[in-house]
Amino acid sequence: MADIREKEQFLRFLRDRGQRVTGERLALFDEIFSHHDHIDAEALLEAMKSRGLKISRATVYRNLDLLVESGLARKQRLTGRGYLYEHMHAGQQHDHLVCTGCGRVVEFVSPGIVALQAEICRAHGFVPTRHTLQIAGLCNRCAQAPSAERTVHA
Amino acid sequence: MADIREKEQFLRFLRDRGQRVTGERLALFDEIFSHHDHIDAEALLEAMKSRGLKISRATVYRNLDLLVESGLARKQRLTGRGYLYEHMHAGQQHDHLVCTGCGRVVEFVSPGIVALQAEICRAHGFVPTRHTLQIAGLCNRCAQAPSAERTVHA
DNA sequence: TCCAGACTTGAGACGAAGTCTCAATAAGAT
DNA sequence: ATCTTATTGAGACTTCGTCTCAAGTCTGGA
Repeated sequence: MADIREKEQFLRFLRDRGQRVTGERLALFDEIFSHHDHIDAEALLEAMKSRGLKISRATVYRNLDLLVESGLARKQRLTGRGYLYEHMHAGQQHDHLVCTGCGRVVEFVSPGIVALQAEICRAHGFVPTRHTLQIAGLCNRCAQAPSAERTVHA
Repeated sequence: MADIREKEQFLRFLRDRGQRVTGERLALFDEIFSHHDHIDAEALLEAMKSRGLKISRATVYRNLDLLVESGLARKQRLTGRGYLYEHMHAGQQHDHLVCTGCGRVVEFVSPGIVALQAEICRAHGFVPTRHTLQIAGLCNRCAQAPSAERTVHA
């Protein structure tokens, strides 16, 4: 569930940009904050419709981008196709291990990597706005099983 | 240009898997090794056709994947849509800074990050096969210019 | 060298994911 | 309550890539 802080941040974001607080936006906000894993736009749409909400696909896509711009959601390509979204936990920068065997996504936090990234940006005069770090491979379970490796793209 | 070593590696890869050495595969190999930046499949196809080679789109896509499997090329989503390919320089693991202002892609190498990634994998019992690290932001040129930020997705 | 058979290719149909258009609707300001 | 303008919905459309299958071409063996 979303913290009241996060909802306020979203409302402030909208007002600051002169954008409207619509029912669809709030509903989408609630929806993405009720999922604690990575989810794609289609599934989000489906989830909302199946609980009786009326919202269109275009609106879901449009407003997911808005959530990303507000800093409350992250949009990444973790699996072969399409984007996955996740809501952001205040200030916590994490990255992903993606198992190409079973599709499992594991999050990890590495302050060391964060620091090195900052250093690299400094060295290149680069002002970072977001980053993506994914390590694809086999999780402990799949590494043992002689299963066929399912290809997952960057 | 491809080192003779790399071509041999490719031929060996094909033979080891009982796959054939076709003219199309060799031509695509030469093509991608003649480009020293990130390039997408469509552009590669175009480049080959414009120099008189006969090759189909399906073949380009199929064999690019083959090159990736052989370890001679890398396939990543650096910009908004589609995959970009780059041939691999023997054993050199690099990552990317992507400017959301001008689209420029800068490569960097960080042994420190490589080491931390290995450590994280070890901690999770994860066997890595590939990874992607992209830092999106503004390059030194764009950070100063008050240009509109062009959105680039993960 | 020639053959047989399996692997590849080419052309275009097909599919997935996301974007765009534009009329209808609904926030927000007054 | 009204007006202005942002937003929505439905579906057409685009892009990027994959699939199908007949035709073509490698390769190992005779």
